[in-house]
Amino acid sequence: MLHQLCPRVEKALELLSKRWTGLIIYQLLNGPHRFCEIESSLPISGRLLSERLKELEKEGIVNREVFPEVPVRVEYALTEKGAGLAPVMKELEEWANKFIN
Amino acid sequence: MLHQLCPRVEKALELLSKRWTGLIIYQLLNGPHRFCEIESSLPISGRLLSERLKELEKEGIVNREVFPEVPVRVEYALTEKGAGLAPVMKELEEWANKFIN
DNA sequence: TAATACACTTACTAAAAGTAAGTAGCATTT
DNA sequence: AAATGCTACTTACTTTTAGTAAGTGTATTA
Repeated sequence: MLHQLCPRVEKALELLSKRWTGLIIYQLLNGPHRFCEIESSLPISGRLLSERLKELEKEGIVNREVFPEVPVRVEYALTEKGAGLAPVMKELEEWANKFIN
Repeated sequence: MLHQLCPRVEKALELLSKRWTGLIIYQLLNGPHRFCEIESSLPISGRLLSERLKELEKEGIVNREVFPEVPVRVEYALTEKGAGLAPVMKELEEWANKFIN
């Protein structure tokens, strides 16, 4: 590694370049969602969704809230850090509309 | 899959969520680079870099140009479509500077 | 009593990534 | 003439990650 790109951008891209992460965040930009809602909106398995949400929670991007109802309800919402990705997604949408298809 | 998110954004995130893809594009935003330059600027193996560059070429994001010098020189540059990702990366940089570390 | 709902886990298989060595073409060095 | 080096890859193999399917616990409803 001769020279280094911006380490913060590297870290950011490392986060977003895990499969499903971007789409989960994209979905949560529309407001909090429960586990089964995310699961059914994406072709992701429960196993991996659980894993990804834990990672995002650990990174401070997603907040997990448990409602002790029956059956239990668990909601996932973006933190301030997570919501900060909105402009990135907005630009990505614009790019996609211009260049995809 | 109950409802669907924007298919173009899904496609865009599918591209960017392959490991190294984002960083390769981020690097090429600084101008064309040859194979060994990208290889030494990222902790990526030649095997995978070769694979990623082929994918990006196929998606019309990167252009490959061979200079028949000795030893041969191969340069990779962003196409218009690839360069269109600049605003996305700019926003990502801003997010990273604000929220990473 | 059996079935259903939700949010996971666990066990297993398939695909992707990582590592290391090899190839090809040509030029310079020994 | 043979060996070495440069560049841009491939190939073979191992490890890690993702995908699939079935199971768990709790409580309600049929």
